[in-house]
Amino acid sequence: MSSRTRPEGCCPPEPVPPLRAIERDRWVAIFRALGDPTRLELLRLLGAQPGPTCACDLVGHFALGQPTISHHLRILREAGLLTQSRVGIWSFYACDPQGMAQLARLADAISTGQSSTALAR
Amino acid sequence: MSSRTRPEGCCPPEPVPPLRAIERDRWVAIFRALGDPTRLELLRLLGAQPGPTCACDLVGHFALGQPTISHHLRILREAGLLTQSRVGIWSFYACDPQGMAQLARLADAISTGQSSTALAR
DNA sequence: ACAACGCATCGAAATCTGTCAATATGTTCT
DNA sequence: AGAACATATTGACAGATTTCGATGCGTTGT
Repeated sequence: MSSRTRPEGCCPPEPVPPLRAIERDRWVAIFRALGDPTRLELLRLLGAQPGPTCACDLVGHFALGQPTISHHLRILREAGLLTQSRVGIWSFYACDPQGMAQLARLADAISTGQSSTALAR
Repeated sequence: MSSRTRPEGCCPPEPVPPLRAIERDRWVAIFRALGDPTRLELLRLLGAQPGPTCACDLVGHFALGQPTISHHLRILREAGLLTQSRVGIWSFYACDPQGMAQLARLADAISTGQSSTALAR
């Protein structure tokens, strides 16, 4: 708050209902997962595939070690953006339609200024 | 790549056109800006306002120091999500409609798996 | 002119993140 | 059973991020 007399037309902000910590953390996890060039590229790559993709093929697309890619895949999965399925030795990853839908709704609510009321789920 | 014989139905991934570094960094900056609880709350708060809001009112909504809020506002502004206008002593912040639109397009392209082709801008 | 004020910047401390090498886990082939 | 393999996990380290107190800068009021 300021103690000076405010400029004309200056009004205190509209109150905003608090966001539950669980929801907030979920949102933050989604955006943080996207806020890394390697993970964004992983999602871009997986989004262009018709089906699940083998982790070994993903590693080849980056100048990073296998454990690092595995680490990024884990973060994307834990954020709900990827699904994982295992077949024998191999691990297959694909975009999670539910997570993708949530991302779209999230971004839409924020961009339209309705993030305070919408998305109560 | 793997040297073993792949499981049946396993095909190499579709190639994806490379993303220019400038674009990629812009995307990452947007998502990283959103990947922090304080900044998400700032954007939620500003999105609910009918007009620009004084920074002094924003500081009061958080249990953080004034320099810290200023820091977060800077990151949001540099990501293109906020606009800043100054009136005398005061600094007013508001959501940037362009940045919001870009966020919506971005999330939509990713969620629909078209992030590799769309958004060439 | 001078003090008071709002905001931004700087420097430092604590914590978090991305990355790798090494190792563990579980599977398949011989 | 044992070797080879794909992936996940662990431990460690450099660099980035978040936060604060202190300070600087520009404006307003006396």
